[in-house]
Amino acid sequence: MSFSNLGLSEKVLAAVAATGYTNPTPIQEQAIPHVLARKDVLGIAQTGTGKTAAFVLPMLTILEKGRARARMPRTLILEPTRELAAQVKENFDRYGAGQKLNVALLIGGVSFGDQDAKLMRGVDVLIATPGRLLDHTERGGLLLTGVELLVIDEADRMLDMGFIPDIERVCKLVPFTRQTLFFTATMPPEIRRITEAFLHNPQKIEVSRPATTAVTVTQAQVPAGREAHEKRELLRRLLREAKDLKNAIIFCNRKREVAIVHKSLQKHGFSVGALHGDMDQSARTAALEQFRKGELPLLVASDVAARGLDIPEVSHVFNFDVPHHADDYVHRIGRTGRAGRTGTAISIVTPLDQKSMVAIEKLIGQSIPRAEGDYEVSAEASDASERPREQRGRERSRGGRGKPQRGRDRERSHEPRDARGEARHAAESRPPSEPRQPAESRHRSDDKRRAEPRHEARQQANISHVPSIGRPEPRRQREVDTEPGDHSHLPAFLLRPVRSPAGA
DNA sequence: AAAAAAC
Repeated sequence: MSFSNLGLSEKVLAAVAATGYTNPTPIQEQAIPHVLARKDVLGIAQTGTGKTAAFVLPMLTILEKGRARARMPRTLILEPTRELAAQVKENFDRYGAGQKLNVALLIGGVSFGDQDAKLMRGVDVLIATPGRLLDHTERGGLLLTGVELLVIDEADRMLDMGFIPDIERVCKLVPFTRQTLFFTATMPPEIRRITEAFLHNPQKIEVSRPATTAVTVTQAQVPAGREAHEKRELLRRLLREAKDLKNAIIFCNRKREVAIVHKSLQKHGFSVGALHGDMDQSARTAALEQFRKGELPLLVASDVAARGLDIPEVSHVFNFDVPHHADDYVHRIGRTGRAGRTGTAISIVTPLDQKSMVAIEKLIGQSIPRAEGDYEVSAEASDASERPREQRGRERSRGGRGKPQRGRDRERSHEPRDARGEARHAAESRPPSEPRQPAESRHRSDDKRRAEPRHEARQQANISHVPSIGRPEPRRQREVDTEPGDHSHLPAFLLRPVRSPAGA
């Protein structure tokens, strides 16, 4: 099967040929003729299956006829994250280079005015995340009554993120007679319900939906103590000892942890970027771009990077934290071993993660080999003086027990620190001159908005800088990672450049 | 246990 007999226009075929692709993937082969026949499509497919081109290519063919009117886009594509939206835009730019097509990206975190001006000039393709899209429609700068074709991408993920009410609102604003293309990786009942509401007599296309991981990915789990500093130490060791490591994504469960691990690795001389949803958009874009280009070999990320992002040739995925949901594991390690290449996925597993690992192994239908004791970093072995003050105090009060606690006992004693102790700790590390604020107001946007302008200049110069995610980092950090100056043990390409002249 | 998304 080749692209030429799917009904695509000459221009589009030329653009595809120019990129070097010759054969459509199964979802492209099945979906493209239906889209061109103006049928509704229900595509059950994950990213990495060529799903994006399955709608981009026929849309380009359809859009060759006709012209956009001011404030009335002809087609609309909804995406769950800003990065995915930007990625779809890149596809239009690539394959639509030969057409004079107006493509607009409506995502948060960037100038509203520029977007509005673009809408005014008329757009053929509007690619949006739900929040900013509705913002524009509410302000009257955008009319969806001219939308001929609507794409809802990653619907199950939108469901997870609570976007379905927004999607329903958008669907009420587009004409009933539109064509709808709906993509989802899974079919939970709520998604089934909305497909019945949104789609008319859809062509159902299902391509192999592996709840499994690619066979080309070597997986391992490495035991670790439960303390974060132990995990960071282990991570550094894993990075140094990894075989054939070209580049890697290091996943953490929390944005806070992403910032901490990023900072720690930087301090230890690693060339590393960060990506999570509380960073401002320019820093997000820059980090991803640098990682894609290979300028940064390491990226510490939240699950914002787990799904859908097209990052070719990631040699390693590290789970600094084991994900709490097994399907997130599948998505994360799906970042490596793509297109038949080999990859390695290593998970750092604490005693508390055992349950999650069992669920993961059950989902993927295979057991993940445990790396042997070489990797073990025991709690006893690490110098007590490296540990947080608070923690030492707790141990003493328990009668000097050196070993990590387990089970319920541990969880209970952990709780107060996460919930309140950390906020108190943060307040302690703040200079006495600075006014104390109630924890609530310190927590999010207030602080962030004030802090961002100050950071701007730094972000221009050093895009791997991660802005504060809302409150100052606990002092604990500075105590735990020792000997940050000595980087002689690192492979050169993992080293952070000392300071390269701009443009060189 | 979290992350994501609007100002």
